[in-house]
Amino acid sequence: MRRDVFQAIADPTRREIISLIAHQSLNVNAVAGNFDVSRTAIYKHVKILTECGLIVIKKQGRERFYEAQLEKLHEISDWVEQYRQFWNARLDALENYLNETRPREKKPGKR
Amino acid sequence: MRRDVFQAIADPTRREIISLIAHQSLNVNAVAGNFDVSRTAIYKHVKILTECGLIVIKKQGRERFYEAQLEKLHEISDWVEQYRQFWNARLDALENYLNETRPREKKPGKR
DNA sequence: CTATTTTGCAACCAAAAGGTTTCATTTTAT
DNA sequence: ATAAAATGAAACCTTTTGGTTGCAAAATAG
Repeated sequence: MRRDVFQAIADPTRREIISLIAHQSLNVNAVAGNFDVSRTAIYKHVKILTECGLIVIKKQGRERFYEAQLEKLHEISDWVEQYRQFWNARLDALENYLNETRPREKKPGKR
Repeated sequence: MRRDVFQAIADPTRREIISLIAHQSLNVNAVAGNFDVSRTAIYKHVKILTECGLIVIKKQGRERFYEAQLEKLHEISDWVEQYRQFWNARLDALENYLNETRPREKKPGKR
């Protein structure tokens, strides 16, 4: 089964889980309390998140605390950033176009 | 059907399509030539990419050229960046730990 | 005009995804 | 020693995903 970070964060529930445990470690029931799906459904989402390294599980007695470990997000960041020049280029082109078609508005000063 | 950028870039084929047309506009057949799936399969991937705004289609005679429009990637960037502090914090903690446990290596200077 | 290209899309299919209920196991609390 | 709590995972179900073949329509080439 495909288990990469891109696929892991594609699901909105998993993104919410990340946002929950980023601030404090929680166990399954605590996480599940924030959603209207079953504990098992959350358990499976968390399994996917651990399998791709975004979460680690800390055992404490009969409880398992989920702890965010978000370094792997750099894969996403790196991928997106390689394209930043492309979308900036488009925005620059738009800006130039506007400057050329309305050349007499020299500055955004008071009207 | 869910049609957000997160889901769009989750598929590796779609990420490859983006990387292909980021550099030059191509039509379906040209794109499909780079993969071992059918033209229709690519057509459907591109449909998803246009539906979420990452690609625009320029009509030219009987051909349709796919053009990358990657501004929407900022949604991904924004989401990831909000967590950068978390993973940096962890890396900093690791660094501090190493510095504390090996305090006599004052500087990385010549040995 | 007719043949060829290029595209759009319906119909269909297998596998993956996301969810549920159910039950066993491990720990803790009384 | 029991009851309760927390978790792991199997079995099952429905919808979505990613892919296919086949065919019709639009535009171009000869």
